[in-house]
Parts: sequence; structure tokens; C-alpha cells
Amino acid sequence: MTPADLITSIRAAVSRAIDAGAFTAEVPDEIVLDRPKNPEHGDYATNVALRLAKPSGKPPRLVAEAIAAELRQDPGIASVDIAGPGFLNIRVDASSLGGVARTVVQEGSSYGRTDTLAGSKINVEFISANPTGPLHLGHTRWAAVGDALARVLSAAGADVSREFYINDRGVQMDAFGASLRAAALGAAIPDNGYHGDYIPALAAQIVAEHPEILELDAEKQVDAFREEGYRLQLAEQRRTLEDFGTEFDTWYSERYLHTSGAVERALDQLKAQGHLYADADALWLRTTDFGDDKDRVLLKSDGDLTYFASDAAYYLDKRNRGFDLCVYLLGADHHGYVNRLKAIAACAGDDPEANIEVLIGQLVKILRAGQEVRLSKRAGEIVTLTDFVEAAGVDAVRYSLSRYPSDSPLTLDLDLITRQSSDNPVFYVQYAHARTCSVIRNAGEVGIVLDTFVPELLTHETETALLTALGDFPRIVAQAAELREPHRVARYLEELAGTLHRWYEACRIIPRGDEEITDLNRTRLWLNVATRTVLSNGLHLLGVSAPERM
RNA sequence: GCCUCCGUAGCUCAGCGGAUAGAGCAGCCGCCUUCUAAGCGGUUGGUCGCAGGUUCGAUCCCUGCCGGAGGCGCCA
Repeated sequence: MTPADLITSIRAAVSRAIDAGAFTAEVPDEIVLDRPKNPEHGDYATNVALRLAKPSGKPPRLVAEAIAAELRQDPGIASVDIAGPGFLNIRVDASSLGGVARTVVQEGSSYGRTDTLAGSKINVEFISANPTGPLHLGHTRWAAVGDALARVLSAAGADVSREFYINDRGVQMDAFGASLRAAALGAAIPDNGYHGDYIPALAAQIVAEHPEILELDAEKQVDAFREEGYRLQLAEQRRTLEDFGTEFDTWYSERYLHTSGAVERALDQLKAQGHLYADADALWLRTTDFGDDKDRVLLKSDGDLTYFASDAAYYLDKRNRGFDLCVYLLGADHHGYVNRLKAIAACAGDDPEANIEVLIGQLVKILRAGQEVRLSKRAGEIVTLTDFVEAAGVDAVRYSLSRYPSDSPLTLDLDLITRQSSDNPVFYVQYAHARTCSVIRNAGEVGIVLDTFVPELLTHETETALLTALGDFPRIVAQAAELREPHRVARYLEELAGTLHRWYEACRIIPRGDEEITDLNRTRLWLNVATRTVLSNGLHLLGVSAPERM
């Protein structure tokens, strides 16, 4: 009996109690099933009686009694107790609970997938860096969390597309070209230019590959440096992200928005919706109609389109490509964009609550030897994704960033997350996985096979705990998707790893010495395999490897 | 001034209205002849920023205040 099965049983019990006239109320749409913190309270608990007390006008405990009486009729339910103001504490009988292990093993790598978001087509846009330099710490957070979010949304049944918006248009590109040219010629980098260490190296590479660039006149030279630098930096970003395990379905160029006519189409569409107006020779979008604090310029009086015009066109282009929901993952410095992006959706006639969602990633700081590693150009300590991965490894970086909600500021201790010990949650979870794999190998050597499964033998308290934890996984994944909080998967895995370790200490899977193989050994092997499956599926959702040996 | 996020153990942080508020680290004490000790058990540590409100019940929701981070351009 999985938690979903139990909810079905509870709903049926509520329905029968109502039909029997015990109280009058509607059967609730949603029934909340909890895992009590204190295992003595039962395997599961529900507050459904407390919820129904008010609408039915009956005391909570009376409602609870009526539901409990019905629920006890259900085969598979061992006991139902009423506690406190009217909680139902439920114990599932061992053979029924043990069935979770079989379900997990049978479903294998698809265990945890649900259809809670089935039918929705979601565009997840993240990182979207300028192609003018290396990816830094802020990008790294989204490279990990955005990718994990996309995986979690997919697991919940959504049709997900990952997208990287290339900011390849605008004055920062010219500043980039001018900086490269200056570096190549040994001149001073312009004040508004790029001062990173990578600039001279990149300039030298461009000159080496295209010596003829030095023959061009100044203006053409800036253009040429800009375009070559763009090409190389974009390739570098793609390679870096690929090595990090984050791949995109679409790399979308801002320039393409303009060359493809998407911007004109967007202006036409917004005009048709009646939210455009002209003032002081500029063209404005009346975003204040929809919660923005000021209207925004689309076309400047000098005839240039603003970045905001690209934003509007880009959003509409995504919608025209068939996405029901556009998710934007932005850095904390962009949080002022939330209202205006939502206003774009509203101005276009969309529902800003349903079609667009903006998540803000707060700042990440890194401590090394107790000191903050600063983003300082002068000190040469620019923290790039590559630096971070070199220092800690892909798994540790991805996991460390994925186990926190992205909307809270984060401080990571480099010394801690690079330590290969239990201090480090990623190793704790990976070790649990490796341990289950080791048991599977040893079981194979002694000849234990999964031919017999006797769930009622799984009666130890650590086995009950492990089974209920395994049963939670699909709900955790669905919740992580719904709330856009992949960190819930990481926290769950840490709990599960601890539950596995405690079981492993308490219960032997493989017989000692020359003891005979019993059904208990075989059945425990099922539980071990089920746990391995969930640890592996969960780590996969975070883009972290699940090693078989450590 | 306005907007967003944050304030929970010495530190880093979980906890989308439920029971005695949790984890890891740091500190202290134990457990390896047999399935991975990268593990397990025990122990120390809290006015959940403050004050009201809503509720059977608030760390969680609402209001105000205090403190911290960030954002408020015909820049990109």
C-alpha cells in the first residue's frame, strides 16, 4: 500500500461515514497525509477530521471516530488511533506496507515519476549570460538548480524545454570588441570595457587564428574582435555547461529576435491589445496597467529598440512556440524585472499568474579558510564556474547548490564541500548508494536471488521507516516540481540515506558465514534494491552521479 | 521613499497551519574478527528578530516595527 493508495482508502472511509449519516460535509478534494515525526504515533497521520469538523458542525473527535471506524474496515490497515484534537494516526500492516518495495523494484528508474503536470508545456530559461566572458558563481547556481528543476518538472510529467538566451546584442558587445582590440594592440582597456584576465588571452587567441584582423581599419577591427570573441566565448560557455552536465534544448540569440521579425510582430501584437502609446518621440508600453511601477520604453526617441523590447518580443516568441508556461530563472540583481515581465504577459492578453513565472536566485558566497572569496577583478579572484568545479568537483558543486532553496542567500564553505567525508552531504548520500550496490554484489556472489518476496517479514522498526520513506518519493518529486523547489529532493535523499544506514546497522541482508539463505534474506534484498533505486533516481534528478563503489 | 528576499542552535541551513521545532558542522562520550566505520548510537546547545491579529492550533498566514541583502535608467 503506497501513500497514494492510503489516501484513496481514507477518502472512501470519509465518504462512507458521510453516507452513514455520522456527519454532514463534502468529501474534501485534497486529503493531507503526514508522516508523524514520532514513529510511536503511527506510520501515517491525517488531519482530515479536523478539517471536516467546522463544515460539519460536529466536534473534531466525533468526526474522527466516525472516519476511524470506517477506515478500520479496510484490509491493509493495521490500526487507526485518534490523538490530540482529532488526528488520525494510522498504522499499515506489514505485508501491505512491504508492497512498496515490490512496487519500487518493478518500476525501476521510472519510480518517482508522476503525471501531476502532464499536458503542460514548460519553457525553463536560465543562465542566459552575455557571451562576453566566463560563467561566474551566480550562473553556476542556476546551472545546477535550473537543470535540476527542469529534471524534476519532467519527472512530474511536464513537457520541458531548457533554453539559454544569448544576450548578443547591445552596447556591451561593442565594449567587449573594443576591449579585445585594445588588449591585442597593447592599449589600455576602455573604462566601460571588460577588464578580466581572460581578455588578453582571448585577444591573443583571436590574433593567432586570424592574423589578418590586424590589417583592418579601427571600426572594422572592433567588429571583427567582437564577433570572433563572441564565437569563442559562446563555444566556451557551451563546453563548460556540457562538462557540468547541464544541456540546453535551445540556444536563442537576441539578434535572431530582431532579424527574424519577432520584434515587429511583438510590437504589432501589443499595439493590437491597446497598451502602446507614444510620448516624447518614444514608444511606450503601459505596464502600469498591470502592476509595474512605471511604464517602459520599447522604442527610444533616437530610433533604437530597448532591451525591454527584446524581452517583450522574446516572451511572445516563446508563447508562439507553444509554451503554456515560461519560467525565468534570474539573478537577484534582476528582481526588479519581475513586475515588468509579468506586465508584458498581461499586456499581451495572457494570464500573468498562469503563463509566466519568475524565480529569483539570491547571491552565493564562497568561503575558503573562513574568508569570503570575492568577485574581485583587481585581486584576480573572479570565481568562475570552472574554478569552482576544479576546486570541488561537479557532483559536490551541483549537490551543494541544489540542496538549498534558490531564493535564500547562500554561503558555501569550500573546505567543507570538498571534504570527502560524512561532513559532506553529497558523499553521505552517494555512500549510501554505493553501500546498497555493494550489498547487491555480495548477494549475487552468495547466490541470493529476487525470486521470493514475503513482505510480512519486514517488521523491524527500521524496515517500517525505510518502507514509508521509499513510499514518499513520488510525492516529494511532485511537490518539488509544483513548488519549483528541487532542493526538496536533496533533503529527502539525505533523510533516506540516514534511514538506510540505520537499517543496515540493525538488520543483516546477507547471512553470516555458513548460515542458510532464508526468505528473510531474499525479502531484505528486495528492500535493499528498492532503496538503491530511489537513491539513484533521486541523485539523477539533481544531475549528481550515483557511484556503485566509493 | 517604494519594491523583492531574508532573520530558526556557536556556524551553514531545513521545516508551503499540526503533536516534544530538526539536520549537518563545531564540542563531549561510546561502537569495527564476518554485507563499505565515507557508517551507527549517546550527549551538550533555542525568548523560531520584536509586537499585535486571524485560528481548535502559528516558525509558517495578515499588519506594524527593528535588523540584513538586493533592486528601483529613453543602460544592457
